[in-house]
Amino acid sequence: MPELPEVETIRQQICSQLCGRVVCNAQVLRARAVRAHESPAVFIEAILGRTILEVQRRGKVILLPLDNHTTLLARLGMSGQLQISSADIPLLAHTYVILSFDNAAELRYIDPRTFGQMAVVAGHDPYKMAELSHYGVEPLGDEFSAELLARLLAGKKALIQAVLMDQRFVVGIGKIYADESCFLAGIDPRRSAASLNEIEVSRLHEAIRTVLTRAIAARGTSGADGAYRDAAGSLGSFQQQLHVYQRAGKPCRVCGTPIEFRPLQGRRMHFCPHCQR
DNA sequence: AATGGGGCCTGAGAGC
DNA sequence: TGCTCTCAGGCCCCAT
Repeated sequence: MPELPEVETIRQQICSQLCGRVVCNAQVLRARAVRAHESPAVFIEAILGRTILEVQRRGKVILLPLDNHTTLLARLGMSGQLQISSADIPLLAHTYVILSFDNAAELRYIDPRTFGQMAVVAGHDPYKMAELSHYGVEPLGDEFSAELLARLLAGKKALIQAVLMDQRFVVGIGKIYADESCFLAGIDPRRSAASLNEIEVSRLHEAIRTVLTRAIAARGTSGADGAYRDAAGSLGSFQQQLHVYQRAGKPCRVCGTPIEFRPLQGRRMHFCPHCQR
């Protein structure tokens, strides 16, 4: 499932291919993929003939600002992929949106579970868009400090894992990187957010940035159920560095204790019972 | 206001 | 072999 590192990998790949390109054809093969619009025709009308100015990311969302002060948003949800392809390559199953460009390339949106979607929205500034108005801080940005994380966690009874995954506070973190960040910080993810002391918050802050940075360098995680592929159709490699996520029952890479996988309050979390307190 | 739970959706894998 | 069931989980909506 694409989280910040996967989306950032895709952003970097499609940026060089799409910046300055004109959308000369658009097809919607499944209406649900553009469900924010009244109909696929409305989406196509909004995108056709537009030039893509750049390729940005906010949290787990890819933004393609267009030349008429609108922006094409792509949310990948659970199983979404964006691939750059030449027109003569056969479509993958579950390809639901195809944008063709003036250089014969295509941007294809593929999404078996259709939790994701594409939409054209007003404006260029992601921090002013109604669609993203509830989004919190970018964890790799300068604004994300240990002090800010402490304020976000303060007074919250919810589990740490739940707060980290809540896009209203910190964006871009899902199950993989919430579990991995807690491991690296040595913190039991079953604790409440408010229970962390200053030193633990500082460790967690550092861990989040380290895990996300390493995962981007590894071009994302393609887990066991991971349909995740990058814009060229290649797998990521961060699954080789995972410590806890999807490693239930396997020995901890640090201490050898079997990794636990437990449901708690409707959430399932992976952790090392020895390394995380 | 904060929190919890349900629904969306389909493919993979388990169990019979 | 082939069916049914369960699980995966981001995000939105609603209830408490």
